[in-house]
Amino acid sequence: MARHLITSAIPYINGVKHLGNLVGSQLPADLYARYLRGRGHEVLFLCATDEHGTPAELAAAKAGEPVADYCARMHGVQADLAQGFRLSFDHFGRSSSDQNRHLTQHLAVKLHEAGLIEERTERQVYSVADGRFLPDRYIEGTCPNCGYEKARGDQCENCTKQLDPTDLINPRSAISGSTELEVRETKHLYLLQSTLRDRLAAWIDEQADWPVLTTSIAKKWLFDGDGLQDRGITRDLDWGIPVQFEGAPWSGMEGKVFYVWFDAPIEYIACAAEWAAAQGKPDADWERWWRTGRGAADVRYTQFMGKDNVPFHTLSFPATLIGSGEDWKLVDYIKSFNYLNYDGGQFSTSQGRGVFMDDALELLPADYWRWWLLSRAPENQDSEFTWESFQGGVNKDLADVLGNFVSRVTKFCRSRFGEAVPEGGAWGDRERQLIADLSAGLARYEAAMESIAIRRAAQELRALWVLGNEYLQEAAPWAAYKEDPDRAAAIIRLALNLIAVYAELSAPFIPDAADTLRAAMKSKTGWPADMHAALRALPPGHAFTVPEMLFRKITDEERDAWQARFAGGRG
RNA sequence: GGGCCUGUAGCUCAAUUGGUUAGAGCAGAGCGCUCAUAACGCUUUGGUUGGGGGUUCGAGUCCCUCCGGGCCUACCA
Repeated sequence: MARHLITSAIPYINGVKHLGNLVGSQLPADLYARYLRGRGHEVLFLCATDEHGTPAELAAAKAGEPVADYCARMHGVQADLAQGFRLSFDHFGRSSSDQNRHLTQHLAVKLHEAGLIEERTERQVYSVADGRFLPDRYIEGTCPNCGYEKARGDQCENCTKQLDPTDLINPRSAISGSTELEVRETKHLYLLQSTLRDRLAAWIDEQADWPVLTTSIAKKWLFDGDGLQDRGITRDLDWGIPVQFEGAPWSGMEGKVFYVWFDAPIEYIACAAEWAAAQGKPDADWERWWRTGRGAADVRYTQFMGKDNVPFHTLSFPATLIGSGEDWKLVDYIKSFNYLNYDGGQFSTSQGRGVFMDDALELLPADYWRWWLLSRAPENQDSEFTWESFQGGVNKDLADVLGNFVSRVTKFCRSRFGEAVPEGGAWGDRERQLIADLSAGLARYEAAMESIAIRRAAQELRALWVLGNEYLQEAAPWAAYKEDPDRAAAIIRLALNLIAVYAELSAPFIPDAADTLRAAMKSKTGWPADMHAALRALPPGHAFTVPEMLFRKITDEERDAWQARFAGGRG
């Protein structure tokens, strides 16, 4: 038994996330957490909402709410959806928590003490009408390169040229449209990441087993051009963690907050503290997950995220932890994902294109989505959601292969022997062969899960389901029953037990269906470490019930209607 | 512009890191079964591995080049 700390990239607060966001971090993290728990490991699985930054302020303003209220409300919305998808977080925290404020300020002080913080004065665009400094991308204007009129201050989306806000012709605020812009001086704290470059590079080099996607992005940032750049870790915003606080080793930072990418990863730690507080546990209980000197030395820490998050998790956050000089646990494995596209294009929050988490649950239960998304997780390249593929995957894998297996076995038993595991008969060669095949398949499934090869794991799980159908076809209990009811009883006894085994094995992917099966079979057998024993767990006479249809099929009419509904123009 | 990834059967993806005849699932075709959600099982069609060149006893895999797709490029998060 090992100890596993698992974090999912924390979703940003400004709205309901789409299926691409879900499959890129929270869902695979949940799969892994559930698997490890199923294997008896001690797991702490954390996620939170990322609540600071300009977009949160703007979204709140648009909603006509104070930003704190908006965030609290949206946290509730996201927490409900997480629950709806059966994301089994031990705690779903908030980056705006007291714990994160304390910890973020603490780490900033430690970095300062280590000589890794520098104050720099820079010039930023200030919008008088908006009463705020504007991030580059919130300034719009005409591109000096191609004449595109809605170029952003950081880059022109039309000609892809990188820009400086002052390059724009007729610049205006993207928030209010105001052209009353001035360049003002402002002071910010910089994290001197560049001085940690060699240590970070050495640390990345140790990670031989990380996905190429992860290490290649890290190395690009480490070595490209002038190498790793220092990073501004404060911003001129109202909403966030105050930079000026009691005991702060700098001055004149009133009205500024830490940059959200500085405080968001720290929330991984703070979330553990929130978890402990919520459970009424002492600090030592969360510190044993995060402080190597206080028990975390034997923890294996795995992070899940989309590829856009990789630089912050491979470089910025480790720089914060290493630079602090304290004994913080560093990540052991980063599982990063490509993007899920939607039906020939990208998911688009602004255009309402694609399926969002709330939409999805309105259409079908979580398991349907979990299975399709995980079995096609964009591990090696961007992948695509199409309604046809979704319908095909759900109907074939869940309804036909697994659901129908459960149905045919339980209904056959009910009609011939009643709703209890039948007695009589014995296993023969075919049963021994099945057990050998199941054991071999289980080993492959476990290996895939251990290495977080999600598509492969789904494939292997499905293959285990198929073995049940193959066996039933060959053993043909309906034929055996006519001449040798005991033989049929032995077959069905095994098949009923196999359903209980499937419940355990499938639980990480489809937890609700697994619970339905456990309830129907009245089983709580746990992970089938020994297949031979597991298939005898439900003894003759053990009562069960025939479950309701485990998975229904998606009709062509539904598929077409949904495809039309989510093509764009949400709401 | 620079960097990275990628192109394999109609579709979605594999291929133990250079090693027999490139494999699965879906879709298609045929057969079987009748317990079951018209489900299941068996068999089967289908590939000049994007094009071209090279290295090698041997290339889907390595190199060059061309063509196509995608991502990142540090002030959105």
